[in-house]
Amino acid sequence: MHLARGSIVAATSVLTRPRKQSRDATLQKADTLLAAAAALIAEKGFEATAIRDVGRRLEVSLGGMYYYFASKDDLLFQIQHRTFTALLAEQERVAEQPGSAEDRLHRLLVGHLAFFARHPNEMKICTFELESLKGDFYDRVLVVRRRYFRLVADVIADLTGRRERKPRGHDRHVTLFVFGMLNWAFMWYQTSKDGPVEAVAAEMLELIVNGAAPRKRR
Amino acid sequence: MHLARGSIVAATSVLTRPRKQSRDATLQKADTLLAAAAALIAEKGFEATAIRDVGRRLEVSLGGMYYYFASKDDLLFQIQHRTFTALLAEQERVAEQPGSAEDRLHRLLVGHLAFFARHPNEMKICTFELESLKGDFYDRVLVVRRRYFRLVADVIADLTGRRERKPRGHDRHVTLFVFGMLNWAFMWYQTSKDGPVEAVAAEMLELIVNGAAPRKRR
DNA sequence: TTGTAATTCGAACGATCGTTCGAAATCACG
DNA sequence: CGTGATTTCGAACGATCGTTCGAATTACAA
Repeated sequence: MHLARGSIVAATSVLTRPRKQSRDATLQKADTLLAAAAALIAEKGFEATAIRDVGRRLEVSLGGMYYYFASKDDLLFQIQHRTFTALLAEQERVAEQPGSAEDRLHRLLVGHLAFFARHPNEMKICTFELESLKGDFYDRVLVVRRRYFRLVADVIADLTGRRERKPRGHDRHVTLFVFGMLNWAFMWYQTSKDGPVEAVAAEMLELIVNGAAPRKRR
Repeated sequence: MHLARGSIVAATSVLTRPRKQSRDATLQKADTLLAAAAALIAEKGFEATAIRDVGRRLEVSLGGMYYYFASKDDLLFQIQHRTFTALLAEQERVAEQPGSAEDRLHRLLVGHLAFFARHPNEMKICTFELESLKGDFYDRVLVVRRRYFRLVADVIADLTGRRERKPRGHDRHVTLFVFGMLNWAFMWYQTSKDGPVEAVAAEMLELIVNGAAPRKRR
């Protein structure tokens, strides 16, 4: 039911179809299919991934896939919208806890990297395949992304102390720099090589707050 | 001639075929086709772009395209390899000029963003479609990318003063953070909104060197 | 102008893809 | 058990794509 905010196109899927009693196993299977699709799309790209192959990996026929998803575009939308909504919800809870601007930014960095470490396929898709979304799908994902941007931008505004009403100049750029660092992580981050996300987040926070140059005096 | 280091597959193209006398107009036309292809691929993605459409934009028949390029993969390789080689050459010249670590990093940031502003389509493709390259194509582009990474990493090692032989720990992460900021720029940078690249580079340098928090004392 | 190499074209092939559809199978429940 | 809704399947359609190939056309040197 809380999954019901799915596709808006005319075609139906098990996620959008009204039902007297949505069986739990069905929604669970939809989740499994979405995860398998995310793994394939993250590996080969959205356009290069065939719905046939997603089904094959879980032994679901091609026709069966269309019982769970209205279209291939709907599949991509579900992945991105669910992922970013979940990330936003987690981070909103993290941000509202008390602490200095530096503390809250630190927790947000850890939260983002930890979420990425838990859902690497989905997060990679959110970064690489945003522009593969069309029309309303694109718009609806953008709404969530913008709320997440504001969340981080507000904390960074506290940190710099400039306190622009809506970050348009300097603070906006710093926020975009931070998102650049975060989103580029999936190009290189490996737990075995780079340590736990907490360590990476600490390094990132140090750079954002104090920079990388050695202290001049004292 | 200097373009001759193209495809390595068995199939031939005008860029790789040996010729007694490569006519200048032909190589120039190949450049035009590559630029048109880059515009389309940057807009719709590599898999979603049809060679037919690239030709259509410049009124070249489908068969004609295969006179200039050995395959669709070769087309993508040419774009990425030429672009990154050109960027590396420019930045090597920038880096070897004298100055403090901060000065040289500043010039590298300006150089990168300026190159990006001059070739947004090609740079976007280098970021988004790296993993669309297959086999040898992927490897050969990676060689150039690694040289560029080292170039920036060395300057950053000077900046932090840690002087690790090969950046594996802290300096490596700082370098990856910097590349994240740079490569994320095409998601938001617009001259009209964000000012000239020199201004953005200055903000980026300030963050990298001193951080974003207000100076505690003095 | 003649001959040779370079360039362009158009048609065709095989493969793959997204989507549809109706029948079959399965499940929940009286 | 029986009945209706839910789920699964397999085949098929139309469209698009990368690639090949040989003929036709153009450009350049002798």
